[in-house]
Amino acid sequence: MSTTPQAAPRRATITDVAREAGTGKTSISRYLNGEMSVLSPELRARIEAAIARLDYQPNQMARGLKRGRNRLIGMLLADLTNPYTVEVLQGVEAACHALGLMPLICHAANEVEMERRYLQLLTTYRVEGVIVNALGVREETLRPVGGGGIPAVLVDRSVDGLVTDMVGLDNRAAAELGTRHLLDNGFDEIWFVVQPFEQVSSRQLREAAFREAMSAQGEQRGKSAARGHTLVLNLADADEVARSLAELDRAIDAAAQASDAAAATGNAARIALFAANAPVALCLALHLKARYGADWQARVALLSIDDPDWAELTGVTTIRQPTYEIGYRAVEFLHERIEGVQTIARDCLLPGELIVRASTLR
Amino acid sequence: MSTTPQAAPRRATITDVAREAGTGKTSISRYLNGEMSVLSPELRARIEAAIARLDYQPNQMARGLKRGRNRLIGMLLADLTNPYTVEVLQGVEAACHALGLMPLICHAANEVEMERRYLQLLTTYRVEGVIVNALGVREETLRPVGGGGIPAVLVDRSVDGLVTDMVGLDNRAAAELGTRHLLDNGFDEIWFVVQPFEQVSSRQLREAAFREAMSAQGEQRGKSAARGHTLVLNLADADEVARSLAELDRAIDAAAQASDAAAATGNAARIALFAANAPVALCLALHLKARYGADWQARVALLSIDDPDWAELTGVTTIRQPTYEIGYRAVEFLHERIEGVQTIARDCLLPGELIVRASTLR
DNA sequence: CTGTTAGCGCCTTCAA
DNA sequence: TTGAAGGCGCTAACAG
Repeated sequence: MSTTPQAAPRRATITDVAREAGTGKTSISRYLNGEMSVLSPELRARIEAAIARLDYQPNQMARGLKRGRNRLIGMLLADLTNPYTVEVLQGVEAACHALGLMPLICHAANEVEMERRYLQLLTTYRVEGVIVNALGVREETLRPVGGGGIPAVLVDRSVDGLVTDMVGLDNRAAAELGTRHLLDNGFDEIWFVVQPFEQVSSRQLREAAFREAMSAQGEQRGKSAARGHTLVLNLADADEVARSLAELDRAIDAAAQASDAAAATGNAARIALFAANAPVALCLALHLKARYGADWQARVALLSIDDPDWAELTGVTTIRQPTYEIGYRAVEFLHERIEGVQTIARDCLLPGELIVRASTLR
Repeated sequence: MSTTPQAAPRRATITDVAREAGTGKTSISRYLNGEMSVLSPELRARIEAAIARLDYQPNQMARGLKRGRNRLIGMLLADLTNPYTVEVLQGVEAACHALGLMPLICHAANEVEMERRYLQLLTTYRVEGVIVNALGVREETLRPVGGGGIPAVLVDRSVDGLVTDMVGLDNRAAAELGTRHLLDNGFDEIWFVVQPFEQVSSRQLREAAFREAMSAQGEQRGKSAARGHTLVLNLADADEVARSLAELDRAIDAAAQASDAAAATGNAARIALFAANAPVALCLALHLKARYGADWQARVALLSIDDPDWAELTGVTTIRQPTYEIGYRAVEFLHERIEGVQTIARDCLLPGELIVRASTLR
């Protein structure tokens, strides 16, 4: 049955409790702050009873105003659409809970302007610190943070000119690990596919490490060196995506022809795609499936940084990031800063884990 | 180069601005609240300048304390692991932004105790309302909310005894839509697979609607009626999952045998799985893939409520929920309540959309 | 051990 | 048009 939800009656305040318990506000405050040693058992009992009777709950805002700290931290997210973000968020949540912090979540939805506005808003709520999964771009936007402003820790990527703690994947090692895996499995042609990376440090590092690993391959391999390419996939622009995918298609077709030709000599060319993160991998997989059918993996191998749930289902090899831990550590770092720790800015690089699946094995 | 991030200097207060502008706090306050008509252009200019010089930002907490409203709302999430939750969250985020609200996100991670604690915590921050994607369970936990407490709106599921607005999928229609689709495509045996549903209204409704649709099938079909089964999959307990899946396996094998036998008569039995939500569907898909290999869809059809990103990739038919809108509407409802709207508790049931893919077609 | 007092940063009468 | 004073709910000296 539906009845009318009613407006909440005014909540009890510390004054109410004091009156109810027949004492002063100070004693109530002491009780709330656990200073039991300075409260007679008798008074204490009265207070307890009064609190229970009034269902009293101290007002965090008022406490915060007085103490100058409200246990609020901001969490600025670039893109909730990315499973990476959600996983990090879980770590953040857990750590906050453990440390008695309360996260204010803001989703910039890939818009720089939003990022700026939210940062300002957070500042207005006097959060004690912020964890920022920045859009990248320039320091400009993040002015209120780090350095002279609120303590901050960056997640996944660093921002030029911003001196703060940062925690994320060891991108160099991860990209190298993936490239090596592909090389070791005899692929002749490897395409590293990544979103525009001028602005985003983690993408830059991954791409650079990929190229280096390709250059360094020579020694290990008996046969001729595998070719490496970098393809930029701008997921924000459907036309650009289409163009990039077309380029990829041509390469795949060419490899297939070469492969057919070489098949006679038992030396078929093999092509692999190395996706810089899950959104890219998903885009690639969807395209390949549309183009080559359910059996697309027989034609192209796919390896991805990030380990979305569909990877296991489709047998795609991945490099899993310790996302939960990244979020957790970020909060720990921030907490230390809030407590006044004064070390130099720290970088915490966590290793990725290669999860080999059918896709990259033959 | 790493230097030491420094502690933030104290932020300017309204008093600082007043002094800097050579006026009283009252005028500053008026300026902040847009009461421009009562400020001489001259004073106004001075204030503007002072604010800029001091980089002043009003303290929301203090304003909140005074006004009795802080524009904060709580968002209680049962399970961030479920893509549904994240999608709803995006709608919530967007609506909050549009309405000038700030969401405090809390993740109960499927633990009732957490749900209780967070609700209490939110109350302590004096949020003006809460949006609850409840774990289900009983009203007990949600006491501080609805009725006499903070305005609340429920998402996805309602809770017995709690009188509040609620917004979610039209479960009955969705389950019926799915069942009909399966029936229309000639499946002889349909298993509805769902997590324990005694406590969760949405699951209950889906299951009930499935059974009803199965009962009501007779008239439409020329051939003998398809059989319907309900299988409970308790994802929280690995052993139970194993048992349930084993039961399913037996059914699938039996159907296969019958199918072989009937093949001669050109009348093979066909079996379909109807997953009540994405987590269930994922569990099923992973299991089937492990058991029957990449080609598992040739043996069993899968239909799922929820449309995770891997559905398109694997060709699984789904019923997509308008998740973003659900989140958005929830905030709108809540906002109305906060503004004092006093109607009876409303239910907003949004329709799901059937997305037919290869899985359920032959 | 306990209560009184003075603010935290802001808004809101009420006078000027 | 402007400002002074009081108070939101709480904490932190400072007395008693």
